[in-house]
Amino acid sequence: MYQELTIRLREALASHIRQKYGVTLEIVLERPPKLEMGEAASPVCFELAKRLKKAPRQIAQDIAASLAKVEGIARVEVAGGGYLNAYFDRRAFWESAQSGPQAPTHGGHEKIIVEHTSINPNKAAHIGHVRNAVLGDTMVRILRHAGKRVQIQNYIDNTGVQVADVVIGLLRVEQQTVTNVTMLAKEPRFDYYCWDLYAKATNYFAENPERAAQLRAETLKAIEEDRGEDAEVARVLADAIVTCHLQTMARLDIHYDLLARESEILHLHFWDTAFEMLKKSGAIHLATSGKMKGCWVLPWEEDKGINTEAAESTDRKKTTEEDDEDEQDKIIVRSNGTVTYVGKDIAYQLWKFGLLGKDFCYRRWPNAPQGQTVWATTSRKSEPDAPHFGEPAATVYNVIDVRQAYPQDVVAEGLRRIGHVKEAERSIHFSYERVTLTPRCAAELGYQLSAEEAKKPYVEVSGRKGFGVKADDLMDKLEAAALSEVQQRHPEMSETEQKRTAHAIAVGALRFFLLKVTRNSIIAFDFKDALSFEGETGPYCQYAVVRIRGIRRKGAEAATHTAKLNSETAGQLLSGTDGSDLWESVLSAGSLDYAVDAAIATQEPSFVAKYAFQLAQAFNNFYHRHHILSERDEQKRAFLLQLTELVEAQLVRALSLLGIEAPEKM
RNA sequence: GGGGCUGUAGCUCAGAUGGAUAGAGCAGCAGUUUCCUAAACUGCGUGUCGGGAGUUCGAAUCUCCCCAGCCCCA
Repeated sequence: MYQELTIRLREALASHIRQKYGVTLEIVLERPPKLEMGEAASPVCFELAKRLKKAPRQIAQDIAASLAKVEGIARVEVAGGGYLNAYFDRRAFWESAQSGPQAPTHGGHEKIIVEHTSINPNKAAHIGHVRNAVLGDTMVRILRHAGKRVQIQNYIDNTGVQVADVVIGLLRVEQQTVTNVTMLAKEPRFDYYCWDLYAKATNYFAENPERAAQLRAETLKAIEEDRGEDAEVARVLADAIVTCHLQTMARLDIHYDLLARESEILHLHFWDTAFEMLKKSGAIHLATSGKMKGCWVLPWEEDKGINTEAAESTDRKKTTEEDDEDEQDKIIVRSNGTVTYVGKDIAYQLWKFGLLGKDFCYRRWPNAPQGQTVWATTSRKSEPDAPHFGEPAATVYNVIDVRQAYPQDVVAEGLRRIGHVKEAERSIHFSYERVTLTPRCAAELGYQLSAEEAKKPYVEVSGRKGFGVKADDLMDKLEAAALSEVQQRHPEMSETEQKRTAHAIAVGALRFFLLKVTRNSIIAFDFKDALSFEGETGPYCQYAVVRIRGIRRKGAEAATHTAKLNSETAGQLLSGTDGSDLWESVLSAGSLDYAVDAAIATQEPSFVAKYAFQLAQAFNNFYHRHHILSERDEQKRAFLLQLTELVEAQLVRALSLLGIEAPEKM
């Protein structure tokens, strides 16, 4: 609702200013700090003052006096040094809120790919992986809400070093047979077993560095070429772990359309095709001297500006001059002929945009979580009813942590140099900071802190060392904590119901915890904060919904409120200073679209989390000020009830965008 | 050496596109329950917005320099 009004106001102001002063400018609207200052404000007169050489306040007065009425806006006033403050027509806003949300208009039919999760399939998922998945999944929900067509991909690096390390751990360190591994992989917590084994293998490598290097190279080669025991174990391992990850993420209501696997990128020779494109376009060249001699490199300038043409010309000059010691070029193919993962990423990214001229084959993933269909790439024949995953995307979001910023830039640069400038620009590195642990939390996990580490605000997690908070452990803890609360409050509930409620609370707590901060804020994880159900948390928001549902249940039982609200009364109740606390809730409920637009514009899902909290807070305020069911005035009671229903609908909607479900009771 | 991120209340963080008196949560203290669930609500804050200079009507936000911490590249 909110956005419709601001769009209208923006257009009205823009055209008015164009006519009156012959100036075309974009109208900036902001939300005033206080409700008394209206619902939307523009500082545009300050900008105009510069151009017209007149006092901003005078201009504001002229505009306010001459601006034609804008539908839905009661009045525009001048404030401060020259602000234009718009006051909404509260009754009209209320009425349009009653008609529910309209279908998104700005959707478009372009396909968007969001790649997220992408955990190496060699160990259990940890809290850092969960942040990735939750961010990606939430962005998907927000984009879909805005009418976009989104496809979710999870990249599976099933032929990489990390998998190779655990293969070595299984076959060489633990001396397992292929048959044994196949059995082990069917055990329930195989990902936990591998978590420990990965750490064990890492230790083994540290003790035997030469042997390790050799083993790694051999194993990796065998896996890539898909031959022998190593390859078979790698396949069993990766497939089983992927299945574990799917289950872990399903607990958080996170799902995927397609598992894109590196093995197919190799076997279907995606890289070879990409390599040819890169060579043909001159994007990469063979270094003939210097320390990169024999490597295929992509020329790179760190300080390259926005002007790509200028950057390109200097780069060309550089390639002819030959490499000096400070050469920053990025190696794509090593001198031994192996391709770096950035190279493979370029091929994958080209495919996402439909630029590779090749496609995968697709089959159903055999062990998808219950009731779901997940597709995976294959090099054999596609199943006949496979969706058309190869359809080119218009925009690609890659949810990858911030440490990959440079490689992600290289991928985009690769596309740009092949000539796909538009696609390079639409390759979005949706980056986020790491999840670390507070020293206290690390200590709780039995980790011996060095004196240096204890002083720092946080400690780095490490999958390699087997150090971190596993996703399933955390969910177990959250569910247990929530369950004990639910049991206390609702002994009358069935056990299944209690568990289902506890689960919803656990998901709410965890997802909100990860979403309330901005992406580039490092999260120092602590059980105390994550297990909190009070204050700015998911459960706080869920609780507001539960309260509303309680009122509705009770109201339905009493079955007394039948008075039909007339909109005259609604307008009166919302008017003036007395109506302002009610208006605050109405306005907040009607502002979901504002939060969604901001989240998309800034690629920052935390806007929606902040919104949900703010709406829940507005409702709790309202709840304490007005006793709804005992309200004597029938019209007012009808209004209050309708308002709670509006808040419920919007809050439930906002929470669903965050992947959080509101239970009936809690 | 080069590139990037961060620095806001005791703690954890919001402050998108420069704007009005810089805000939340937590922790702490004091209150609120015959009444729709107290996972809630009310009250209590002297903040060098890391420091300095600049840009302008106006800077936590933009530019430059410096300080501190972290990350990335070879």
